[in-house]
Amino acid sequence: MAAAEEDSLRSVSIAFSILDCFALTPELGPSAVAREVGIAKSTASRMLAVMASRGILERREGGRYRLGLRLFEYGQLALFRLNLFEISVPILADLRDRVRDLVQLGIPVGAEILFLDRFEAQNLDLRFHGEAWRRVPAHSSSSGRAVAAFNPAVARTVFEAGLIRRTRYTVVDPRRLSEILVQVRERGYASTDEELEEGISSVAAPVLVTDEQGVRAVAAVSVVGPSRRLRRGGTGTIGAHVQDAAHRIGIALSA
Amino acid sequence: MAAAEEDSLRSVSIAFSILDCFALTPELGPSAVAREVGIAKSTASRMLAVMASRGILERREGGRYRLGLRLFEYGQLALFRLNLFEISVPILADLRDRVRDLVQLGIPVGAEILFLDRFEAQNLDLRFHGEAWRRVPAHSSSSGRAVAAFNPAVARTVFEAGLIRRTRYTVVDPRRLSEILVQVRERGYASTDEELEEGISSVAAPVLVTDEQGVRAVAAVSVVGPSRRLRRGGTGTIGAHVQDAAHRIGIALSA
DNA sequence: CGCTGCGTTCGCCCCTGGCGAACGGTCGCG
DNA sequence: CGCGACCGTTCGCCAGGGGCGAACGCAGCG
Repeated sequence: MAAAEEDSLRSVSIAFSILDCFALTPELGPSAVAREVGIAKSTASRMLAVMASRGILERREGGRYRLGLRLFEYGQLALFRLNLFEISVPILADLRDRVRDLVQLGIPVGAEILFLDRFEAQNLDLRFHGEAWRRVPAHSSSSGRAVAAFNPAVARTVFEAGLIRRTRYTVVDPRRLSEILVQVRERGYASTDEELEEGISSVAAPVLVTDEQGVRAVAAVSVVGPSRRLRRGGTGTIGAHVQDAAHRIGIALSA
Repeated sequence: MAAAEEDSLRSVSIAFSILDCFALTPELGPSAVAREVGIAKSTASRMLAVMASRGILERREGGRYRLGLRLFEYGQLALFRLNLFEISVPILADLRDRVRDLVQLGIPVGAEILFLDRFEAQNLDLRFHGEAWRRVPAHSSSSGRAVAAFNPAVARTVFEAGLIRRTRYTVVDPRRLSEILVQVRERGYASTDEELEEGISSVAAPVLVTDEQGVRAVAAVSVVGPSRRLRRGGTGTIGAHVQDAAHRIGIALSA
């Protein structure tokens, strides 16, 4: 993972490499960072101090650091500036009209999926409205699988968090989940069948983006509905629609 | 706004100052950045290129740049690592039990408030469930006002976006909103009365954080309910509860 | 009690990173 | 049309900043 770095603007590259370290470990001190990035301990110490003074990192007891609030704010700003909502709203509304079920846009937050937006069809069961989750475990949701299959960092977090059982259908065996993720990569979309809640199924596709770091999923589009109806409609057809919507959002994001 | 910068680790400080530039303007080129930060145009050009190569920024047509997806991902990571949910869930659940109404946690995204989590009381009207907003205009929501009152950058965005009318009670006069924000700062909490939807009122308090940059709001806790019930309960009492919850989250965030 | 690890501090010396100038392109106005 | 103003990019230079290593003080542990 390390090495092969363009080292123009050395210190700037180092700074962001340091940020990347915190993707894997919540809290780090200068020594660990120095080891990880391949710089002198003293340099790491200085770097961390500067970044902490800007709120990018947060200094904790004992000279260790963690990601700071400023980063969280930058994220909100980026979310806004990338026009994620403006881009996705018409696409998701269109998808909802096609599948006539609940459509959601979710992003990974740790080992959970946080739903940012939701589009409800007219003919939905009322019981859905009552049980309106904001966050769900990634391993037992189609959105989570869609993202994890195309984002190693997320997958790692999911496996590390552990696969807790939600229903008797929930996949809790890591090996089994790995196989599922392989299938997801092959098919291009993910699904769950009563794994989060009995009687409820879902289909999701990853929103993929491409940049210098490669291709990875940053979000997912999902369709949720009663297992009976989703099965009747055929997850294949829905899968295609969901995939199309997610793909279009990905394209627009990078435009 | 500029100047008075600690200039140890010059280039790193510059890099993050550049990021700050994009808080105000969506898209910038080297010249503009150089002017803003006070560096040479060539330096800005190089910096932007490096940051773009890391996905922090995104290069657009014509050598201009905007915030990149990587920043969005860092934000998600920070959200996770700051334990915002773990911290807020018990506090919000407690608040819900006190006020026995809908409790929400929201963050600013541009001129809108995005609700991250929601806690519903048992005795809620069913109509609420149907109309479950994810995002609302900041100017006509109590959460938006709570954040804007304690975060100049957000306030700026809100005023620039324009105050669109939602109901006949919506405050659409910028001057009037300014006065309201002053009141919010004085009282410590914000409220709206049928401004987003007729018959619905809300009370919100800012989640404040303190660091080297000063004090500012990064989120808001709000209580929403039928205007009748909220008025009966007295917004003052609810305000105190909401303020307390928001305060506790803020404290825990910086712990 | 030593040993190992941590985080911090200091001084040095080299190299990188910031600067200014020059270049090519584009736009808009006279 | 052509000039000028502005843009983004590139180049070479030179100095001072920054990364390094060593030394320090401190915990934790065997």
